[in-house]
Amino acid sequence: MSNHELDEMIKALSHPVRRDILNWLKQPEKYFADQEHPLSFGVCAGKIDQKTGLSQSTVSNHLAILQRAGFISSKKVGQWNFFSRDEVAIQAFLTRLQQQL
Amino acid sequence: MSNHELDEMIKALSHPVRRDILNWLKQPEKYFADQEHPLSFGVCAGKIDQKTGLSQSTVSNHLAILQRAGFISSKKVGQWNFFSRDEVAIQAFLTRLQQQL
DNA sequence: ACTATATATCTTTATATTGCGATTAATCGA
DNA sequence: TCGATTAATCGCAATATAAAGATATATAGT
Repeated sequence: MSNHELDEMIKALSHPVRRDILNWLKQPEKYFADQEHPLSFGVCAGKIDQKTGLSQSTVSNHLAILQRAGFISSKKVGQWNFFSRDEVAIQAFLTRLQQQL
Repeated sequence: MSNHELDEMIKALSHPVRRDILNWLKQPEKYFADQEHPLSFGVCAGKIDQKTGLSQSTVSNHLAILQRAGFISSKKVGQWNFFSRDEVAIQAFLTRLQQQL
């Protein structure tokens, strides 16, 4: 993980809503039990919009930032886009931060 | 550590210069070998100014942000102000992040 | 082909952050 | 006391980030 990538990861975490999203995605069955599609796809963008209470475009941007940082990945199914955590990347980040800091 | 404190810590880390400073303070004898005062006091603000290449006021602000976040503490001796890492706080942060994330 | 739905992208506005020079306050040495 | 040194604070300009509405694109159903 390059310095620049580390920077993007930390910046991605430096907004409370993005940390909330990462947390919700940790337990989709707890936070998105009402989703009609299987949670195995991930969590649908619209569901996350609802949960935050922010506008669709704002949340779409937050998701893009988390994805660019590598914390989440997306899977497009039909007209929907499903997001889920990348646990490997998250662990790698924590390990790197421990060395770095 | 409250949510707000965690937020301040992550924000404090979200600037490369501040991460640099934390790193330099990890090995003062390596990065500030030329300091006239004993390194046991910590590292003198002016030395950090020099190392960053930024203005005195800018670095003073970065140091204040790191200190408010709890990552460093300062000790005033005469007209100088010496900074050093708070290893306990840093470890607490890493632990908290591991749970949180 | 048309309409509805989902979501990314664009544009604009508001706010926060960064950086610098100038000032201020504290301490020191002569 | 006076001038020099250190470092925090203030005021301002530049830049970055966040939020929303509007638009564009893709897919789905009729």
